[in-house]
Amino acid sequence: MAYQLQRGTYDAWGSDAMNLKKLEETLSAIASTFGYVPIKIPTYEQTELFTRSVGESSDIVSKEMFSFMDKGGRNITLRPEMTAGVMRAIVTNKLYVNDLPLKYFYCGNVFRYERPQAGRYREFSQFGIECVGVNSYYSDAETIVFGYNALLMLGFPKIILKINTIGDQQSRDNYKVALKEYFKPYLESMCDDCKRRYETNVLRILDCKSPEDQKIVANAPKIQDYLTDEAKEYFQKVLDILNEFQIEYEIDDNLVRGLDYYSEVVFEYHFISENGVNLGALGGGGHYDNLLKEVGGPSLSSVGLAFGLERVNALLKELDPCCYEKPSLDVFMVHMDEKSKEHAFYLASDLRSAGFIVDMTFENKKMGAQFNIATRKNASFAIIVGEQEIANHTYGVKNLKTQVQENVSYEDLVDYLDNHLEEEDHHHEE
RNA sequence: GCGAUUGUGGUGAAGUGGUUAACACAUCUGGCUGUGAACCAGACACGCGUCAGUUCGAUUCUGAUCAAUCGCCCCA
Repeated sequence: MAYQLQRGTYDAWGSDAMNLKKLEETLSAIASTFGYVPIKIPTYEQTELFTRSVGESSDIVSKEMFSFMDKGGRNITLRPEMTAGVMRAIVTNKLYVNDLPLKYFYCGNVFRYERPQAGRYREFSQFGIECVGVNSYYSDAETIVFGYNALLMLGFPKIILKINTIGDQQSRDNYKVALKEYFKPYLESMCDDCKRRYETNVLRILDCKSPEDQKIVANAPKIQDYLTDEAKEYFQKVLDILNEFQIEYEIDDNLVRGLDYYSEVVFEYHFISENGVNLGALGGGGHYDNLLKEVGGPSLSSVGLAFGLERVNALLKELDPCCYEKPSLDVFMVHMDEKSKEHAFYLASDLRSAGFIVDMTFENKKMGAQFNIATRKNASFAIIVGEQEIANHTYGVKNLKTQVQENVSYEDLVDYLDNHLEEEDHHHEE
């Protein structure tokens, strides 16, 4: 009886795992250049943190959380996103007493109980940044630029940047009043969810799936008509900076994002491959004013974004399968008998100490079979160890790509490999 | 949450209400006991997603369930 892979989860190994890891490293390095430092937070928090911050009425909280009671009777939820946890950590550790803004980057797995499809998992990885404690359109623009450039640096030829503003508090209060007024006469005929949303968060009625309600929604007032002058100007300033960087964007009125804590500027990055593969948003984020206060800290404006690593990885793989890293070895040891196996074992150890990636088989296989393994493991060199080699302290070193084999003495081995591996790297770069 | 399609080995896949579930690739073994090819001879599904039903008998029929893929929605 085999255990099943749980729905919406995946295993990754070898090449895929390598590239996922490399993605994290690259993004971390880029974030560092903006002055971001790492933060590590728990995988689970008390449920209320998410219901309060992400919002009762959001899709994530209302139907996508992995929540459970622990043995101590605590109501626990596996993080559906990272921002709330970061805010909690800032409050818990009173990090806001430090110089503002706080700039943290994180990478970790998050959980959402959704129906899986291409590029959508129930457990997936997010890399993100949060810049907390600054209310400046420069900060918003910097965050957007970071995300945009990071994707280009990773190898995307171009990125579709969707951007919108949902206004400041004042704008949204005005808008909500207008919406309530608009929906009031229709409310009787609308679905039960919407009746509830009318009270909890009118904005969510705009997302209603019921076809009848959508007809009503179609003519509802738009946020754009209720923006304060300040909100409009703020948004325009951000757009000006993007223009300055010659970053293309499209303003998308429907982009509101599914988390309740956003205000002002929100954005998403998309990419559609040549083959038409569209995994949805590669990442997204926005500005948020009330979140830190909401979880018990001071009132500080912030901005953040997150990428979905699996989606980024999948598209990069499709873009350029050649550049996609594969596991490889510098050297594979080939031996002939018990004696040479032992010799190869210790020689491998010496070479590893010198920094080479070395592997071998401990099974008694014919040389041909060992060469096959070497090729499969993507080894650059095979070092042949046999009776003669042991006697002469000289090994047959075969370049598996050029087929050239030379005899190299034990003393020269490290230099020989160094030189020739370097050469290969140059070839790769060219 | 809604709709559609699919489910046979490590992989790609054919097939049938009833003795050994084609074929190909990969892998392993031997022919070749110091060099990856080719060739030849072998091996490789305790079994056709899972559970139940129909049947003398089911991988093949029916139902349920699970899962995957695609579209919608949402997003990462």
